[in-house]
Amino acid sequence: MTSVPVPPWRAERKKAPRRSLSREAIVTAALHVVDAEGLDALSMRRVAQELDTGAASLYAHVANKEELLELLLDRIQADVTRPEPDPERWQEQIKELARQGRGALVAHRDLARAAIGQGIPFGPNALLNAEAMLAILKAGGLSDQVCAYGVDALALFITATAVEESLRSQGFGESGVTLDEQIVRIREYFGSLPPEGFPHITGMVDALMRDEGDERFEFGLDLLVSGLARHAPA
Amino acid sequence: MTSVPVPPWRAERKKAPRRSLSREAIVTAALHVVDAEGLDALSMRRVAQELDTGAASLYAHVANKEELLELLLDRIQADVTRPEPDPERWQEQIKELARQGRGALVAHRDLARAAIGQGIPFGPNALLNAEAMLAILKAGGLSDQVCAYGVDALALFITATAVEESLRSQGFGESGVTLDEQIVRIREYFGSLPPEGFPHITGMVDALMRDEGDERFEFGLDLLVSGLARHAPA
DNA sequence: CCTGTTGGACGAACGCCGTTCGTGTTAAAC
DNA sequence: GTTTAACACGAACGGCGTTCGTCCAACAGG
Repeated sequence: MTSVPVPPWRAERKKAPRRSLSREAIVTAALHVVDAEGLDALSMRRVAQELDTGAASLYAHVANKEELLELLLDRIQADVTRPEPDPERWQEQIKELARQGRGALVAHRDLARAAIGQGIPFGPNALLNAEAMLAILKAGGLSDQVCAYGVDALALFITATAVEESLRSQGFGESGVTLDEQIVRIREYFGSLPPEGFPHITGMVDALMRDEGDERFEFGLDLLVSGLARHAPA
Repeated sequence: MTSVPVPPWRAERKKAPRRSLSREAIVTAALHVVDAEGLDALSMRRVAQELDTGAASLYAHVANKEELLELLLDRIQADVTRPEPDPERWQEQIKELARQGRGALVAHRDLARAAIGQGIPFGPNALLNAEAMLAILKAGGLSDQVCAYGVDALALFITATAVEESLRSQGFGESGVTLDEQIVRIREYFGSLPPEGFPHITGMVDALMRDEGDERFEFGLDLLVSGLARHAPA
């Protein structure tokens, strides 16, 4: 039986066995898409394309797009480092954790938008972070109820400011307009409002539009943390 | 020329001239859809159906769906009543305005979800409400910058808690499961976590899941307002 | 009264989307 | 070597936002 070459049009019909698909790989691919093209570009077809396959193949590993988003959000929570609670420094530790949580979100374009409207996050990393925050608040001497409401308010604030930031740094979704142009435009609009009807808005344009690094976030964060501190025993 | 009745199959080919379409009517119809079926059911086709027409007809009055959502959000802001600033009561007035803003959102199912990720609202009612908030804060003696960051933080908090509330009261988007069942389920899940890994979550289940009216919202609101008060002159 | 113009109404279609179904393929179990 | 169960995946379904071309009602000018 001499070996006969197979007809070329039959050989190599599949280049690879493609046995590589997995939850992890899918989430990683989805994160690549979000980082490269933004949340709106994240579709099942687009993720599948990233993996050289079809959209249907994803459903063997992921229930639906919503679950994929949950996995995505939990994945990025993995890179916050949780400090050992130090009762003396609980306020600064809370702030540091909040900064990291926000940083993890804004590091991935407008992914934060997916975090809103997703209910309580139950992923393993989300739970670890929540536990860490509760531990720090508790170390600060706060009551259970204040701790509970506190993490809730902080989580809300972190997510909301992350969304705001991603909108701010992405030209407000409009195309063909740079961020600076858009800001100038808004300033002009605010300035052009009738001063008799909007004395404060027109009078505070500079303060309203001010955007110096993380000042906005830090201001709100301090509001919350120092408010929580007032609930701590003297 | 005696008047001859037109053949019945020719008469009334169109029941009405349908000259009724307008921006106002479209926004009203859209609000009906959201109130009746939720934000996910709000499509251009669905709104058009509500007006006995086709989706294409809407585009003569509304640029696109995004603009329709903006109009919708501004419409519901119309029913907050803005108090005359009273420097003696500025904290309570801010809280009252915040409660109304949140109330307007949660009164329309999960419409709040559309408010996130929409940038700064520029509608007339939104501007009036922002102006009113600035006026009250200013009457409280706060600096321009504190006023500006303050309204921002308050607006973020109002929207975020409204979204949270709408999720909470709508069974977390899952179908066929009542709200109470879902809450019980979450409590069980939290309770079943390994206590050595999650001592605080497992120890605070009751505090974490507590849902007594607007306690959560009022707690966070007081955090923010009393934090702002610390920036006021003594 | 006729005619020309114009702006809104609207059916059909385009290119997306999330998801499902049926079939093909392959690697492990027997 | 054969069976079996899990995975891969093309095709299709119903729905979406939006655009295009056509149609028609109402008005303007003669």
